[in-house]
Amino acid sequence: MPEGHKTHYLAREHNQRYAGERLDVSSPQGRFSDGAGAVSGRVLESVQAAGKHLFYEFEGNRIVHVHLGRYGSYAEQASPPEPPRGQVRLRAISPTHTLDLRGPSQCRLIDQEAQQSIRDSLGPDPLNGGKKTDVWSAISKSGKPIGGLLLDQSIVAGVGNIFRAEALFETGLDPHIPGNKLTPDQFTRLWKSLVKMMKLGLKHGRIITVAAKEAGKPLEELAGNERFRIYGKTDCPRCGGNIAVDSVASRKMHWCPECQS
DNA sequence: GATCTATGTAGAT
DNA sequence: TCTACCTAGATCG
Repeated sequence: MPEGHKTHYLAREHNQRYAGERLDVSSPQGRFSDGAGAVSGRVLESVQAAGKHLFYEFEGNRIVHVHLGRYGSYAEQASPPEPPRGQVRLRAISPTHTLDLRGPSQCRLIDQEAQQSIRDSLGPDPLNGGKKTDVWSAISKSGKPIGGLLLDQSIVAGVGNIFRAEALFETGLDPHIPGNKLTPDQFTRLWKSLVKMMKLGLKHGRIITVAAKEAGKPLEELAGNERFRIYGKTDCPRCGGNIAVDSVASRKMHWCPECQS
């Protein structure tokens, strides 16, 4: 259930706990048995995030490519681990920690060349030093709605359905405006909003777009959609009007017709 | 406990 | 544009 902040957060954590270790890798569920066998007993050199993709680079040009998709998630425990419960696609055991991966849409063995082609398919990643001007050059040429362009990973990597709704709301932009109708100033504000939200998401390990002042309680205690201003809501926090839910780029887009025009 | 829904993408049609 | 993938949290009873 991750957008780009989560992959970067996971890469940082997994680097800290597993990089430099010789890992015992298996696929209790069986769907990644061949790949697990190919990297088990090898040293994990580093973990890298690019957009919503994760790359676990093992010695010998063997890379495990993970995309969590809509359902994928990790669980960790101290080593030695309990027997696997449920459908564990990949289990990696270090002397101190054990990592279980469930439900990813992608978990496969690739090489450097394949990793590069995935990276080449992605637009700039705001959490990886992606440049505003590179994203603007794509958006300002497109007649598609900005709400759709923000989800296009080849235009900007790591943005998902929540970030797009929250950033467009904060910036007061109608999601249906074509990219080539945005002014440079509007895009600058949108970009700043996105970068701020994604960095905050990386810091917390989850998306939080309400300010502490608005939340009325510590950010750590926010549950469900209390963390958001517009996503999954019914009433606009700014004007109190009804929030609309349209399909933009075939995903549900929450927005306020009053405040976003 | 049953049911609903979802922060994503690939591939088919 | 539609469907499959396939997990977990929220909600309802």
